[in-house]
Amino acid sequence: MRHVAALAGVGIKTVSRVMNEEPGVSESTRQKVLLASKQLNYELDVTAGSLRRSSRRTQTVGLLLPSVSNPFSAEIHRAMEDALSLKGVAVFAASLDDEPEREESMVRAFLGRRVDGMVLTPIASNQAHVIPEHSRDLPVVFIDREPVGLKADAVVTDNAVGGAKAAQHLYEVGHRKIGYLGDRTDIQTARERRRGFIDALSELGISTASIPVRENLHDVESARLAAIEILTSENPPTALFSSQNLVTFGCMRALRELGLNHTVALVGFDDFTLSDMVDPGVTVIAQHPEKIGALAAERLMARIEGDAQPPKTYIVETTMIIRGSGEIPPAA
Amino acid sequence: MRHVAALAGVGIKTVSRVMNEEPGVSESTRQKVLLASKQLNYELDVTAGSLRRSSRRTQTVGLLLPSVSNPFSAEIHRAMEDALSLKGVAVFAASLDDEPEREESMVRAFLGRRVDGMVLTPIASNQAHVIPEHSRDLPVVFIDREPVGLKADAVVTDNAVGGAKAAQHLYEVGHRKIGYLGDRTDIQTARERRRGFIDALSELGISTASIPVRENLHDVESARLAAIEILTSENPPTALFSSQNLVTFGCMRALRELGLNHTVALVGFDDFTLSDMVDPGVTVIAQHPEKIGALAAERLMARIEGDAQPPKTYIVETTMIIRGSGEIPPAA
DNA sequence: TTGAAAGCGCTAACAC
DNA sequence: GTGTTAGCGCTTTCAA
Repeated sequence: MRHVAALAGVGIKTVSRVMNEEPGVSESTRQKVLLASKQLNYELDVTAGSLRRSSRRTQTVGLLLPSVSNPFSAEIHRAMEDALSLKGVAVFAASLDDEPEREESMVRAFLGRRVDGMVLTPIASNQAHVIPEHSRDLPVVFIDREPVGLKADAVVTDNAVGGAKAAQHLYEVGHRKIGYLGDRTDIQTARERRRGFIDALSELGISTASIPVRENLHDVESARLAAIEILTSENPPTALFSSQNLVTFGCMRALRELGLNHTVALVGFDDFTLSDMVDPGVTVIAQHPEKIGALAAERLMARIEGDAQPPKTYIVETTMIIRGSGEIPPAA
Repeated sequence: MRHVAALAGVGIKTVSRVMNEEPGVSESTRQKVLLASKQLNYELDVTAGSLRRSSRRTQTVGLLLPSVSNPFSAEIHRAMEDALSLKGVAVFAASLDDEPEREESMVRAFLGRRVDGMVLTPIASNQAHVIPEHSRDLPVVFIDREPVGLKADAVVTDNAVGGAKAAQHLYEVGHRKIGYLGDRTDIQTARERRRGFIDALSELGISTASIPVRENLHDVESARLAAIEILTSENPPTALFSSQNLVTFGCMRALRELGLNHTVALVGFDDFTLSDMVDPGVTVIAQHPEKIGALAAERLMARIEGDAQPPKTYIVETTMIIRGSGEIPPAA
């Protein structure tokens, strides 16, 4: 900046004014400065500036996801980037990988870089570790799951209603015995999906005890085995509801292996690529990661810009997408 | 830091030494400082430190991808993160979205945040705009495509050999008339895949003129239409090779619509989720984004740490994965 | 409309 | 082993 000032024959503060597009600079000096900065290929140092700037903003936020390569997370990431890059805000993205210790160390890494705010997918059983910083008024928005042990904005899918939609749909198609295949029970979202599903069936007059439930399925293979077990049991269900993509894939495998893919109905939670290219197409309760990301970005920016209303949880609805597998009637 | 120093009853430089784990501090003072920093919930400001640090490193790198939500890109991102987070380096990720202007503006955003280096997927026809900075010795590694107009490290898939593998495989299965469905011809990788494919067939004695080629297919729908057109033409091919995922999906749709999915062979470039759940499973030439990301991260860090050997292009081989669609013999 | 001086949080250089 | 001073690139304050 000194060099640019010298070349343009002005003071360093004038260069600062021009680069920050502050008013109060004559057009002629502005041009001189612009020319000089172009010649020296000068670029304002955003972080150095934030050091002395009263707002202390670094125009940087942190984003913590289960994994940047998980399609659902990646879609959220993209939506946030779209909203934030317009405002000149850059995103630090990091993956958690189901390791609670990483949650804390990644948050520390963000804090050490003085992010203006963070969007986090909570994974540890308690998010109180963010509190000391949070009391520093660092804006935080949680996504996918609500935080435990601290109050903050959250943007989540309506998991319970999504589960209920699946139950109701399969009921309307005529099913009375529907199996549930679920994720780890210590995951809040998985519990909500099951709750919505079970409660809805219960309200429709189906006894809870009669619902085959298999949980703690964490990958395709465990889901496949659980589905096979359920489907080859004494009094097998005529339809399945799977709480998550990998579980859905496992169910698809099992149904196909048993030759039941056109006999037993399937509704999966969460949409996926090629869901319409398999046989039959898979009916899903779709989440809307792009809405979650956009809303999280908007809330975060509002907080950063001073919004002080009480923390709130924003709920994003699911959408049922009918593709065939969920419309198979029960075998006569 | 001043506050911590005051609380611990030491000088500010001692705090700096402790926080940076520099040697030459007695264990007792170290403990005092650690305690004080814990009490004040103090976190070193990485960026402020870089200002005066002789290396000027910010422990931050920029990553520019076609889109953070594209599975191939996301996998590269993940692999880079894995390698870099171990070294305490944070990643700024940004999406390009096929807009050449964004390439320049995102690079400027990275530079304004004083990243230690960048990994870029080039998209503009010329990357010379990075040169002025590059001459500042800012390390840059290109991925997926080699840069044009400047010399720098690059990590790319062996696209030509991948195309040749597909050609050879289909030839060995007995096909003599194989259609090619390709992406935009202004994309280097697409051109390479075609070149490898065509050259291999040519070497196998198939006249180039007899190969049906459809290009500039940018999405599923355009690919589907092109495939239908080719397959319903006078003398249709008995096999197809598609240069990219979306094109592969379009071909799958077309084959299924025409009832040819068990009659006409298909090999796709690039692997995808559920490729084994469709009917038939899709044989692909798989790329290895995790290797590309890991290698790019390794090269970038080496450059940042002073490696000054001449720029080099690293080539990551493809792997053919046989799943059924590519093994369908030509109709008698 | 412009610029000089102080200082943001930190590290380098050097003194003690 | 420890502290002091200067200064990184910038913005703030305030005077001209």
